[in-house]
Amino acid sequence: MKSAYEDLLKAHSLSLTSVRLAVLEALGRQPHADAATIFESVQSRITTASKQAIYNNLNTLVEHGLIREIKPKGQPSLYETRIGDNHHHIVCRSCSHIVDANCHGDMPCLSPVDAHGFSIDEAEVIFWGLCPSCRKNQK
Amino acid sequence: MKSAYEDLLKAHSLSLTSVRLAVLEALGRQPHADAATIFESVQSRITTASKQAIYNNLNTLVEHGLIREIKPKGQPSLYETRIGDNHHHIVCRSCSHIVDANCHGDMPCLSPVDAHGFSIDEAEVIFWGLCPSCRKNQK
DNA sequence: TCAATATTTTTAATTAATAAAGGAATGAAT
DNA sequence: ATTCATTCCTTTATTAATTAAAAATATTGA
Repeated sequence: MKSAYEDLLKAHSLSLTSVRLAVLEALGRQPHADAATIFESVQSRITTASKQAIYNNLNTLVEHGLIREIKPKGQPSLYETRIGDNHHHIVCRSCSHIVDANCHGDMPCLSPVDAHGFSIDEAEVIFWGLCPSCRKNQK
Repeated sequence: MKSAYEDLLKAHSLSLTSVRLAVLEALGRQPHADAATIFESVQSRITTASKQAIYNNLNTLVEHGLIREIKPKGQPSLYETRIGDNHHHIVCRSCSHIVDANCHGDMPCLSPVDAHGFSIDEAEVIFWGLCPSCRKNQK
C-alpha cells in the first residue's frame, strides 16, 4: 500500500520522510487542522515525533505549495490539502467551526476596484457568521 | 478643543478615559497600526500608560464595533477606525505594507455559493501581492 | 460627594511559533 | 551496497503576542 502523497512529494522534489508523510496524511483526514492537532495525529503513529518537526514540515509544505495555511482571527494557523481552486472559508464566530465555501464562478473577488499599484496574486476570503448548531443554541 | 471621539464613546455608552481616547486618536492618525505601535503613540502622551490597557481598550473597542481588527498571516493584529463600509485590504507579501481596497459596488463577495446553513454577517477579504516599491526592488 | 462600577497598573502566565545545535535519516553518486 | 553531502529530526531554549489576576485608581450616575 503506497501512499499517493509519496508521489506528490517526489513531484515537488521534497525528500520522503515518515514524519512528512504522516503530516500530509493527517491533514488529508482532518482538513483545517492546526499544528497541535496534527501533532497528536502524527504522534499516535510515530511516537517519537516532535512538535518542531510538525512546524518545520507545515512550513515547508506551505512554501512548496502542497498545502495552504489560513489564519482566522483568534485561532492558531490552520492547514489544508485542498489547494489551487480558489475556494474560501466560512468560520463560525461562536465555535470556530470551519467549512469550505466555493466562490462564484466568475471569481469577482479576485480584483479590487483599485489595486494601488500592487500586483495581486491571491484573494483570501473569510466569511464570518454562525454555524447551524450555534444558531440553534442562541435562540 | 474637544475630540470627536468623546462623542463617539458616549454614543456607545463607553466610559471616557484618557487612555481610551488616546488609543482612538492614535488609530485615527495611524490606520492599520498594531498594539505595539499604538502603545508607543499613547505612551508619548500619557507616560504612565501600560501595554495591558492598550490591549484591553483595543478589545473593548472591537467588541463594541468602534474599530475593526484585521490579522494577516505573519503579523500581529492590526486595527483601524474605518468601519462599516465593507472595505477590504491589500497586503504586500514582502514588506507587509497595507492599503485599503474598495470592493466592487455590488459587493459580490458577500455571499458564497453555498452558505452550508451558516448565517453570514461579514466577508473579510485580503488581497495578497507585491506593493509598487517591492516590485521594483525585485527586478 | 458617595457608592458602584469599570478601568488601569503591575506582575505573572499562556499560547503559538521560531531558533540553534548535534545526531540521524535520506538521496545521489559511486 | 557504500559513501558523502544534504536535509531532516529531536531536544532544548527562546521569542513574540496576547491574556489573566489582583490591587489601586478613576469614572459615572445618583
